[in-house]
Amino acid sequence: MPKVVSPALIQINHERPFVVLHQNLSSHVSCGECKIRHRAVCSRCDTDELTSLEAVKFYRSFPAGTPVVWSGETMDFVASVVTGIATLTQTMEDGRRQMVGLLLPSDFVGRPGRNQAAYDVTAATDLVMCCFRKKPFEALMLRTPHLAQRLLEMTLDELDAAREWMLLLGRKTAREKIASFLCILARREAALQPQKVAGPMHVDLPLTREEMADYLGLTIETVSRQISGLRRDGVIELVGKRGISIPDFDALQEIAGDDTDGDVLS
Amino acid sequence: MPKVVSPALIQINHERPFVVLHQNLSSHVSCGECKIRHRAVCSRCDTDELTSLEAVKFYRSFPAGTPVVWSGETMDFVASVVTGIATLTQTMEDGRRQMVGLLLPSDFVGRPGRNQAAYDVTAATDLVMCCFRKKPFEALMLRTPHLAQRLLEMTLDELDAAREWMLLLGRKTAREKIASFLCILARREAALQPQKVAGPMHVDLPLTREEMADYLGLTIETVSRQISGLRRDGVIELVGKRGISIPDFDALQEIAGDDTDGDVLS
DNA sequence: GCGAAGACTTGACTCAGATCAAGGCGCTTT
DNA sequence: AAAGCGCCTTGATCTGAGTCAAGTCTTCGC
Repeated sequence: MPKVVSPALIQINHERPFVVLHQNLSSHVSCGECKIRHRAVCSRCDTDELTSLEAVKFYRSFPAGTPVVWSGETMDFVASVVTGIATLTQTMEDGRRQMVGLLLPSDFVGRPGRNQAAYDVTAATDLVMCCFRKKPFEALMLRTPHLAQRLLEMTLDELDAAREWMLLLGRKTAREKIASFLCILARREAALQPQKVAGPMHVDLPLTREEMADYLGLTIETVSRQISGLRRDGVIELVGKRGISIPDFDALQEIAGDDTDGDVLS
Repeated sequence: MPKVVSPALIQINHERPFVVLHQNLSSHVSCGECKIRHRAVCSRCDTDELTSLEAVKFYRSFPAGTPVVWSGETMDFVASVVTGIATLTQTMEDGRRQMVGLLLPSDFVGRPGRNQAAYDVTAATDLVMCCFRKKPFEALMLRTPHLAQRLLEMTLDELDAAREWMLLLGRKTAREKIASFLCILARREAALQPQKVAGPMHVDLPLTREEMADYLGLTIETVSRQISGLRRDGVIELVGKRGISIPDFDALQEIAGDDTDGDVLS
């Protein structure tokens, strides 16, 4: 269930996706204090460059479940996810859907030099994005190698992630898919609180079963059954519907079938 | 459980890549006359920048079937494919394989800022690559925005292709997968000889059935059966083992299940 | 010319995951 | 309190693609 939504977010317009502009936020949050400052596209920028960015930036919030853009729609901004999670999905005419990206805080949305969105972008949780008007952002990219360099790095990382995902989609069993997904979430959780090394790990699923199914190339029933299966085998424990605790991470990783050849570091 | 490859096949990993250096070629082919000049990483470079690149470049040839690098190996160069086709594949411990990239002339291999290869790179056909020593190339990237810009653009294209492929791997049927693959090859073929618009198209399969299977997330038997099925239904005709002609491209595209909403241009 | 090996095809059978169907649980609404 | 709705689970059945097992056709070395 969506967490408490601030009153500003609740107003609804029936025609357009309900988008609320946060002019206030935009003037309040300076890039220097931004929580994603050191990981986002802007991470390499110096103070001058930030100032230029700040001139073309604005914030937008989307309640959980809301569309950000539809595939094919013109998109006059690019953006960084500040808080929350967004999904990229592709849909076939007959309705089959495949998620092709999961955007976490600091991840980048949109492609400089392209006017139409290539995928459906949806807020999986309540979402705040730091948007840059597209035209000026593109101009800035040309003048600011730091921006382009960082974007290249992030894009290469995404490409690696996409290729990892191709292995999962093409060759892994349903059980391995679920285990892989949980491993990824757990690793991310662990990265945020690095002091904790041993003991059971805990993960909060940010996606519904249906979204997980779309991500993993499965049906919702199979996702449900495999999660039940892992629980029955003692590999995971359910904490409510959306919480999962992992007593033995190595066991889970083993099931995921990941090449673990000493990638302890990195 | 998924099929396991015999130890004998995995053993091959221990041999060294069979690499032939073409010092002669390297001095003969000047960037100005290079056939991939206008599409590769270097396409935006001016004459001065080309000269710097030329100083750190060398050619390598690989016969069909030869490894270029193994995943995890240190890789002290990055490269563009000049002629031929290379594949990027990931392999699980038990031998399951998934192709994650198909590199055609002008495509780029290797990641600046990374020392180990992330995937197995293999020459699918006889292959010539234009290699750049990694260290100096990286240095050049910092000084030469044109290089970084083009690489970003190419990486974004690859990311799009990877995401398209995720839809295929996660949601398409075997028949759709084969049809999609043929469509992609046919479109590429068509792009090379743009004058020809109507009439049956012809495609030469650059991959073995096994490589196609690895690409499509199928088994070799299923690939074979689906190709036979398409032939039986008159959608394609076989010309020898590796040649395919397509009397009605739209019909094939229909079977591929691609969203065709007027992407005639683009 | 002949055997062997590699690439491909085809058939019979199996099974993992999809599909169809029926609930359960925790809410919000009335 | 009841009814309705999302979201999730579980069971029964079906099926598309995998697996196993023969083949054929070509090429290549001797």
